[in-house]
Amino acid sequence: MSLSLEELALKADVSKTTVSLVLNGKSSIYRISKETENRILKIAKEHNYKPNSIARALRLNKSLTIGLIIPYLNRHFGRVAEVIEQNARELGYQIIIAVTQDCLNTEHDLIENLYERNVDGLILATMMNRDQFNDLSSKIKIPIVLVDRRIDGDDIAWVVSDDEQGTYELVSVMCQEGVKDIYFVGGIEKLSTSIDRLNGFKKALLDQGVECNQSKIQQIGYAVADGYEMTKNIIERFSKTPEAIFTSAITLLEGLLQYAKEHKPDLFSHTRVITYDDHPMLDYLQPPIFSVRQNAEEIAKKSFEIMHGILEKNRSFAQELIKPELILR
Amino acid sequence: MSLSLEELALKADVSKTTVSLVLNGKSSIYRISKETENRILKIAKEHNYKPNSIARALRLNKSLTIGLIIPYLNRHFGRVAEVIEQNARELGYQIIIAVTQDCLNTEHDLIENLYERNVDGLILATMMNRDQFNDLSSKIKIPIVLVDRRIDGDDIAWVVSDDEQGTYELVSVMCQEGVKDIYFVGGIEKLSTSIDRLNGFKKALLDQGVECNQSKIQQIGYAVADGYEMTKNIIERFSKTPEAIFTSAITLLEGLLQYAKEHKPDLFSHTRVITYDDHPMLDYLQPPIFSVRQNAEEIAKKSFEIMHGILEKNRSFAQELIKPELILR
DNA sequence: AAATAAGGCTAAATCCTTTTAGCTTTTAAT
DNA sequence: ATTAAAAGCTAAAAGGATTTAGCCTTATTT
Repeated sequence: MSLSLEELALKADVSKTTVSLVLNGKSSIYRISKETENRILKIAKEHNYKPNSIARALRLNKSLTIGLIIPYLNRHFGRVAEVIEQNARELGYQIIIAVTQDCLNTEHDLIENLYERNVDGLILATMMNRDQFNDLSSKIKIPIVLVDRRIDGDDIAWVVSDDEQGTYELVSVMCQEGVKDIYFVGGIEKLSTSIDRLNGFKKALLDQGVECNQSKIQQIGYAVADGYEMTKNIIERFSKTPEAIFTSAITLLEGLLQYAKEHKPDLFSHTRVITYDDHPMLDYLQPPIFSVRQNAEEIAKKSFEIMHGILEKNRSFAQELIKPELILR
Repeated sequence: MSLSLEELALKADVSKTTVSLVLNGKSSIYRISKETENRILKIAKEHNYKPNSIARALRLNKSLTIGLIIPYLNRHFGRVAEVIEQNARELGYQIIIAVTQDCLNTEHDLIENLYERNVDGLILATMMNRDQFNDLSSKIKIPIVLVDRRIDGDDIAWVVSDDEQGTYELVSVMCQEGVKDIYFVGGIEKLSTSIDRLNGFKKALLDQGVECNQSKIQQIGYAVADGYEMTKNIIERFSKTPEAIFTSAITLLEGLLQYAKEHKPDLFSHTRVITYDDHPMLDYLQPPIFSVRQNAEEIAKKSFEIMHGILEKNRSFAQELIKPELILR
């Protein structure tokens, strides 16, 4: 590693205090002469001095490190992570990533782990409910910004896609095309993504005067296998082929496609399929699948922005609903 | 944060040295009595003591942190990162992630940055050539494991997919089906992925007695737009529609699909398309696209294993070629 | 001429752990 | 009754930065 403050001090023939003050831009406050200042700056530059970040973190109790805890590094979260990392880097922060695989216990372990490892803040796609979150907040004294999944609460910072609105708009389009018999293939019931998407779904039906039957709503989970299962249920339980199916995540669409390929190759000739989440490959599928594209970049940008505001600008929490985009093919 | 060693020592009525020794399992070496040991362990447990990782890192000059530098957090690298993180976590390491966007300068900056931030090792999907890598190695005194892209050299640790073999097998299958006129849509020319895939391509043609014309080989880059461009060139430059096109990455396939959709909707009726990299959505495309699936999990596992071996087991570098899987649809 | 102010810098404490060298007391050996 | 060995523990240094309180010298004021 590079030189230490002490070694620089030796070369500049001053104390390490002086070197530190100069390098931290406090020369004038501490009346270090211009001459001494320049000498130190020159020597520091010559030796490409970089303060030891660990020693700094210990002294300042600030590691310039943010923990990012997400369920998977899939397309969506991968993009979110990528953009958070870029934004963070520009402001001198590092991102430590950890994946929960949508397991609540793992999530708890990871939070504790990262907290103990002295991250300055946590950006979190959580599975916790409000009580669990409050419990956590009381133990953990660093800022937390929820991403992608929100928890209601006046003092909780979050950035999520406007799931309700996105779903509302997409489902409305279907209804306006005359569809009256539409199924909801949902994810993990208690998550805000599920709740909001389902609300958007119901609201669209209501506003379009389409009856909403509870039996047409299923929520097992967000895995591909769950999508397969729910599609199977829909196809096998009901004698009538559905007019439309809404999958509330791209993984669930994958499950649907898999089921269709294996057991119902003619699904698309009777049934319209629409989905939350977009994917470029959808452009090349027949027939066209309408989708809602989440703005991962904006979600990422805002969530780090809020974190940074809290950490360095004394801002308090904030909440952001990011507008998704309808993709009609 | 939790208690410090000193506070524990106070409660246990011993010195912090004793507490540290006990908690680090050195009681017997330093003849701490069973009684004292148990008392300390009990108190530590009651207060859920966790050593301050920053102080530890400073003292031991070991941060238990690995830097992972990759071009993007796309499907492939996302999965690699995810599995590396899980493996690392089990052994007490954290992963700091950074993305280069396939920019060499960014890569250099990131390496320097992470090095200064005291990571214990670097796992790197590099754009460097051998000279650049050697330069780097001489400056940086932590282990480096290359992932996904290798650099030849007897003392360089890497884990990559067997790009040559995978391509060879896939292209051979095409030839065995009678295809004689096949185009290579390649990526960044100097990367090992490109070199190895192109070698596999050429070798397959040679072994199958198919003429390999240099004009059928293009290498612009790995972006979707590059795939679009190369497809355009192939379609527009040659009067005869190609019998087959091999895209050497999924992004390039996307570019091809996009071009076809916009300008050549009947492409698939004349032309077979095969690709390096697999994607589940390919199962649902018509016609079937054969592919080579990289074993991201194994790549990830091995690369961390090698890193860990170097860091903790005094092992030296190692090189691993991971077998990919042919997916014939 | 004495008191005060300004200029220029630094010693030492602090953050928390780990580890080396060694101190004190008790027990065993000669 | 010495000496040597064993048992049980600890003071202090080290790792590298930041920051507080303050020292010494020179210049200015009264």
